[in-house]
Amino acid sequence: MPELPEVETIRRGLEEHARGRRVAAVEVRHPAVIAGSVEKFVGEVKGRTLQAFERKGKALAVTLAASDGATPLYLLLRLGMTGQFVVASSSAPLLPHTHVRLVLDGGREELRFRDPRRFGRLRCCTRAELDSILGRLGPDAQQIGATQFLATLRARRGAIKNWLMNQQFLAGLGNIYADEALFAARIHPLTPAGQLSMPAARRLYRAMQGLLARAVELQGTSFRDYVDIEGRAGNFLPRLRVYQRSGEPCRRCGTQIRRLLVAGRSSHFCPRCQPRPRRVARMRGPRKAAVVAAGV
DNA sequence: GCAAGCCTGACC
DNA sequence: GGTCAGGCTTGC
Repeated sequence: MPELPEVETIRRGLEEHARGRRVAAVEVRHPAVIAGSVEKFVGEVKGRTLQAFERKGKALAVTLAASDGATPLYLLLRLGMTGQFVVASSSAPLLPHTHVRLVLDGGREELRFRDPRRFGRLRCCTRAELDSILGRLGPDAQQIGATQFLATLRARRGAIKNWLMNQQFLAGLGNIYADEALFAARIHPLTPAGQLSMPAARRLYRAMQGLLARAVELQGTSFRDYVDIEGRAGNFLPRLRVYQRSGEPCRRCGTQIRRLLVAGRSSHFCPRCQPRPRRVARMRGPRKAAVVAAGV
């Protein structure tokens, strides 16, 4: 699942392989992955030059320069759950679920968007539209300062796990890195965000920063589908401590990792290293998280 | 049936 | 306005 480290790896790969190259042709093989009109998308992207690559959270925006010096447009990429963006030889066979091809100048290479689940989206937009979309995201998880992190955390009621994954507050973490950050900080996923002690909140901030930096260095986690721009898997998988390890021993204390449902999303944690907070937030009605599986 | 990002909409 | 359930999607 592409989260911040994976998207950053793709951004760097695009800088290396696609910067300054012109889009000679666009083929949309599955219209559902294009936000808005496909005809408009093709017309706007074709002929423009891939100039700059910026990232906020899991969103990747490519500046599309016009050859006549007209105002640039922006290609916004969201990879969803299983999205892949790779550079390929145009003669290489198309893998199934290849939904969009951007043929690069010369026609020998192309960028391909693949996405079996089709949760990902490509959108061509103006700077104003891009700013509006990125503006709905909270600060990037690698950019946010400790002060802002601590301040926004304090005002929240819900579980810290939800807060970490809510892109409105903090952009970039998905299930993998949220679980891993909580483990590294020794915080139970159901701890109400606003009830974290100051030392715990600081631990979480530091754990998150260290985790993201290391994961970017190792080119991300390939749990299932993720590959970088050259089709290579990331190297962070062996560093995972809790994600999808329920039933296996905690690498720190040997206790079995457990799985909880928090707002419908699975959360993996070590019950010993991440003890339940003493004061649990009052949860109304059916909002209680249920232990769905201990072990296996 | 479960996985998960993201959007919509309902609820309080 | 904050919070969360539901739905989309398909390979395992």
